[in-house]
Amino acid sequence: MRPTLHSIAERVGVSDMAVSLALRGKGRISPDVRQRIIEVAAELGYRPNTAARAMTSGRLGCVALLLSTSKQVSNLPHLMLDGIDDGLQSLDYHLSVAHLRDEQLVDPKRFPKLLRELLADGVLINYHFRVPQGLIDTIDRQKIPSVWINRKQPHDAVRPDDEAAGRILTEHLLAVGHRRIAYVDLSHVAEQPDEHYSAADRLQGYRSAMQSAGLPPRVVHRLPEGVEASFRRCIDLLREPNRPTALVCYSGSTATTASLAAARVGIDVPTDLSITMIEDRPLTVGKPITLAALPMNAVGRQASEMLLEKIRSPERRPTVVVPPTLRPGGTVAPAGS
Amino acid sequence: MRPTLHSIAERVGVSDMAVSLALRGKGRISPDVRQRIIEVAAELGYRPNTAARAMTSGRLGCVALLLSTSKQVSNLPHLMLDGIDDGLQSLDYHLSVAHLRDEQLVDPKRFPKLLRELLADGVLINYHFRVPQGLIDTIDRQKIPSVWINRKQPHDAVRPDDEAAGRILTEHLLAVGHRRIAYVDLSHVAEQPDEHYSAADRLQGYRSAMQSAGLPPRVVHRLPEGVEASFRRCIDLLREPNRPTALVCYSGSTATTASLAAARVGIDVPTDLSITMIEDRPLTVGKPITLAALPMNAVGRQASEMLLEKIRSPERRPTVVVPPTLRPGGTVAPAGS
DNA sequence: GTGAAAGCGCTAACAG
DNA sequence: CTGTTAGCGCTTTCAC
Repeated sequence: MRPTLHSIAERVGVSDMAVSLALRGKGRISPDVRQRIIEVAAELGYRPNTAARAMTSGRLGCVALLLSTSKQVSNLPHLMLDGIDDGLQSLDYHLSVAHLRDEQLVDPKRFPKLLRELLADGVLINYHFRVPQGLIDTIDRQKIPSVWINRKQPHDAVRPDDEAAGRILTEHLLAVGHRRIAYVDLSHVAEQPDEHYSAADRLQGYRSAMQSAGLPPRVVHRLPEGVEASFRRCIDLLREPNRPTALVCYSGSTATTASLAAARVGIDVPTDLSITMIEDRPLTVGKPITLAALPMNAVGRQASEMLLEKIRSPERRPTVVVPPTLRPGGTVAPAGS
Repeated sequence: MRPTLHSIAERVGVSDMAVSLALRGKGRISPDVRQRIIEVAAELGYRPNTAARAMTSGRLGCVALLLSTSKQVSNLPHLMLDGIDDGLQSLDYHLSVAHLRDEQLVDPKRFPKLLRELLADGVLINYHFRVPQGLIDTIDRQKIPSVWINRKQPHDAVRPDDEAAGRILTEHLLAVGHRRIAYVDLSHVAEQPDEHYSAADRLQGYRSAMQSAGLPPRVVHRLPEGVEASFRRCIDLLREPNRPTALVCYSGSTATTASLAAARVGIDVPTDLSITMIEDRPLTVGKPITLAALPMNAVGRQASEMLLEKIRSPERRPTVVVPPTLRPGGTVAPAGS
């Protein structure tokens, strides 16, 4: 049998109450008795029963993170998990995670336990897009405090500033003298209706920086024909007589493909071509790629902090947009060097 | 106030017990009463209180997943999370996740809640290597049922078969006529003492396949000087007069670098060079890379199933090693084609 | 300072 | 089939 408050109390010869208070550092317990209680607790390997505690306090001390099974729809950066955990630790909350299949959200009986039972005080939702209506309805109906991550809405969300990410890379390239800067996104087909907002926002950041500099934008998207066609498209771009001298890439995978295309065409990075990307962490393809780092750790932390506040007082909070950081790597050189 | 069993009972005009039984589908409740109870429960948005249920049943219905904050030490593939979740759903368990900093494991007071309090019936531990002694001691002392993921030990662990992964790729290349096959690992420095076992195992799989074919192995590791030096090393390899015609790469990032090196040297993939890699999911660099897919989904599922068994009867279980799958991509061609 | 009593929401074990 | 009783481990309230 696991030790309980009572087993400690018996052993020390005090009431259960005294033990409860001593272990929580509350009440006025004489220092020596408290010391003794703590010793015995350690000796017995006592761990407070979260369930019992939750029952009396009415607070479960748990926050749930909802993800889609589709990595496309909700990917889970390590950094973000870290940030969430950090935010929760301040109030001694812990995190439960559930992966939902869309089909599960149609029938309440097949809901995941997190939604079917009372087991979290609040929910973090990391669905970026194609959010199933069933999920939204359920969250609304249950009136669980919730915060959305990576979703563009005015209230109760935390997301990185994707537009700023596109902008600062473009401005960085402009600052070192580049003029023919292209934007490349090999993850999305142009104008695809239900793409993630980041596709539009990063591009918009690039566009606005180019416009401010009075330069014409040049944009390459993934072709509907597929990845290999897109790769060839990329090679063609770099073979043009007036080819760009610098690229802003939507993501690490695009930057990787672009690097490969440059190598294939015989163009040296960064001497003949500068490459930059938007990502949440550094990536090295031959050289470490210069990036606008999406602050996913901060996004996670702020989301969990916002949620903890909402659990205390559930009114709406304005959405928080966290700025990215420019992290120079080895893939940018001044123009014409 | 949230609805409880009692609120439903009042509304329907039966006892709390009847409601409890009806909702759990136990006991003998007349069909119409049960129907009515279910209706009212839905109407009120009733959700059973997990904490209360845990208290009476003595089963928390929760499994914890422990990770290091260092991605190096414990990375969390999406696929694995999915697999774990699937395994747990069969018994209606849910998953809590905690990221631990090594420093946290020195002082019991700074332990994460998952270890300090009683809140999971068992633990999955995804520390691959450099496992802090404090963690091992704590798990032992608390006698929590536990299963290790990705760790090489005879008992109570689940891991992919890394050796087989190296072997099947080599055999695949041999089968299409390659003879000069090199093994490239740009993630690890040769002979680094505390590297993950997968580094040694994948290499060993390659070696044994080469040996069986009576061919000399050729191995390239990351240089201690850094990534860029390693990249140049890779280029040198491909410029040798008797350069390999095929590569087995330790991971996706190594395969990416190798592809880049090939492009730089002007070697076409797969016509002049076949590239294969070991990864948990497909990766496209120009072309989809042929891979030995590590079955992380199955690893997660089996680990959670083993843990659920151990929760029921806690004796040791022999470690499960899950075989990888060969997934042909577009980066392998017959030798001399 | 300490102890006794009540109750959180639920379930198991009875007796009706 | 239903209702009553008791108790899970803990915390809060209120006397001592």
